[in-house]
Amino acid sequence: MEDKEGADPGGTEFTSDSSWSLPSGPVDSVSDGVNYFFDRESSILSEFGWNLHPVDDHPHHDIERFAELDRAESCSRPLDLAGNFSASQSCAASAAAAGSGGGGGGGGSSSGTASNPGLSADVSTSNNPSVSSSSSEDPPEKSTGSGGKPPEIPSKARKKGQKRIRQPRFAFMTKSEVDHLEDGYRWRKYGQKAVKNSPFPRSYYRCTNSKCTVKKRVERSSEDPAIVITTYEGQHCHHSVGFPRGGLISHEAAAFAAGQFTPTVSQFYYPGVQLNREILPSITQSQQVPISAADSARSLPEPTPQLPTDEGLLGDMVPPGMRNR
DNA sequence: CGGCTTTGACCCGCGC
DNA sequence: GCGCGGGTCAAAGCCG
Repeated sequence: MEDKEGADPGGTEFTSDSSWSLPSGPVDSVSDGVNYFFDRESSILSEFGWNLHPVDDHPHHDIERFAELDRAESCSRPLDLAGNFSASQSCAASAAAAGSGGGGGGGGSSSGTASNPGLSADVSTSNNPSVSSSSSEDPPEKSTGSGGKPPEIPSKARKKGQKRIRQPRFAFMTKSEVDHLEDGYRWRKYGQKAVKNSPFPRSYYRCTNSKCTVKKRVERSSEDPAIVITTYEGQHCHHSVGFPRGGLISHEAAAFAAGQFTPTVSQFYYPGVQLNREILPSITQSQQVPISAADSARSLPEPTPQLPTDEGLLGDMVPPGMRNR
C-alpha cells in the first residue's frame, strides 16, 4: 500500500488529476468483487463502474460509466428495460432477507419488525407514499439502538436457500483524513471488521432512522491510505437530518443518500450501455454543498425514469441528457 | 440518561 | 465437509 503520494494532509480534499494515479482496473480492495472505478474529482465509485476518460482540460469531466450487472444475481432487483429498478418488492424482500445478514449473534432480534413497510429500498415503488408526500422529516427515531425494531428480518426468516441479497450499492472514494464523512444523515456504527489484505478495518454503519435500512460501509483503501472508500447500500426513506455539521459531503453521496442518485444510476445498469457524460466539476467535496432537506429529500427516488421536476442536486450533478435515458 | 462506539461472538455464503 | 472471510448482532462501556 501506500503506493500513492500526494495525499492531501489537509483533510478531505481531492488531489489534482495529476496526483491521482488511477487504477488501471477495478479497485478490488473495495471488495465484493464489485468492480469499482473512480472518478478523480468526485471520487465516485460504484458497482456500476466509473471509468475515467482523460480529456484535455477536464479530465474528470468526462466520465464513462459502465453498466455492470455484477450484482444481478445477488440483487434480485432487476431492472426493467427502462432501466428502472423493478424493485420494490423483490428488493424489499431481498433487503429484508439480506438484512438479517448473519442474523448474527443472538439470532437476531427476532422481532422482525414486520418489516418496515417503508423500507427504503422499496422506495422506488408505490410503497412510500409517506415518503414522497409527507414525510417531512422523520423524527429522529430513537429506536435505532439495538432496542428498536431491527430494520431487517430476522435471520430465521430468511430461507435457507435464499441468497443474501443486496440492494444496489453506490460507492465513492474520497481523499480524506476523516473516515466517516458527513452526508447529512445520522449513522450508527454497528460493526467493524478487519479486511483481508488491508491493514485498515472496515466500519459498518446503519442509518439511525429505524425505518431506514440504508447501510454504509467505510474503509480505507489499502492502496492509498489517504483514500476513504464509502459504500452506500439502499436508499433513505426519509429526509436528511439536516446539513452536515462541518462535514464534508459530496453531491453524489448526498444525493444518493437522499435517494436521488440511484434512479439515475439505474439507468446505466445494463451492460454494454456506456455513456460519456460530463460530471460537473462542482462535484467536489472540498466545498460543502448545502443540502437542504428540502432539496435533497423532497424528491425521493422515483420508480420511473422521470426525475423530479425539481432537479435539486441531481440537476447539479447529472446532466439532463443523462437523466432521460 | 440517551445515544453512540467498541468488540467478541455468531451466522452465512462460498471456494477448496 | 471444512475453513475463511464478510456481515451483523448485542452487551458493555464511553461520552455529552
